[in-house]
Amino acid sequence: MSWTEERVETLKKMWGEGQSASQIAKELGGVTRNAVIGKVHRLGLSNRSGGGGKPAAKEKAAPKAEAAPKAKPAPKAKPAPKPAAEPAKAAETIPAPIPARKAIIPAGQPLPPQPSANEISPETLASAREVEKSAKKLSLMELTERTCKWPIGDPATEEFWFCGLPVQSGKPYCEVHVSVAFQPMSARRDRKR
DNA sequence: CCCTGATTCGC
DNA sequence: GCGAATCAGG
Repeated sequence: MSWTEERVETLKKMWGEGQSASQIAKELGGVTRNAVIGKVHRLGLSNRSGGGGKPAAKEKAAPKAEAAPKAKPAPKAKPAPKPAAEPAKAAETIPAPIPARKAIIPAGQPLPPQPSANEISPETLASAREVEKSAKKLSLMELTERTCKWPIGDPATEEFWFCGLPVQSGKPYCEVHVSVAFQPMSARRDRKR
């Protein structure tokens, strides 16, 4: 498989939407997530708005066997400091070298950690409402395997759509809605009592 | 162990 | 340019 215009376009689109590399690879077919990531880097769109969760700041110190006694002038340089990018909160202080494409901001990523034995806390509900507010409002036909299928609104009215944000891991919902949907029994009991 | 992206380097 | 292997982390 080669990177045709169409495939690259799909890659850009999905990456811009916050889809993971593996999801994109699966969609495209014939490529691995590594290929996707490699292509993403070569295209120069290594980071996206909202951040896929992992800020790119990794320093490696020759992990492999460096047998060749070659004097390398160390062309590697990544001086750009990368503080956590807050999509909708703090003002941007960095120069933001990405002027062109600016699609949507996937809201569900920069959420506070979710305790495993979480009860249905106000924070969770607040997060859920936040997500609903920035939901992509997909119709039934627009749902895919990687869009959150959390229903919002009343099916009997026009005020009905699906969350549509990227699902996190094979689950039917996005991260926030997963946390709302799957409540540990113990937590619910504790909450109820 | 599942997943995520980042980087390196032989091709 | 490509992407598998690897790294680093959640």
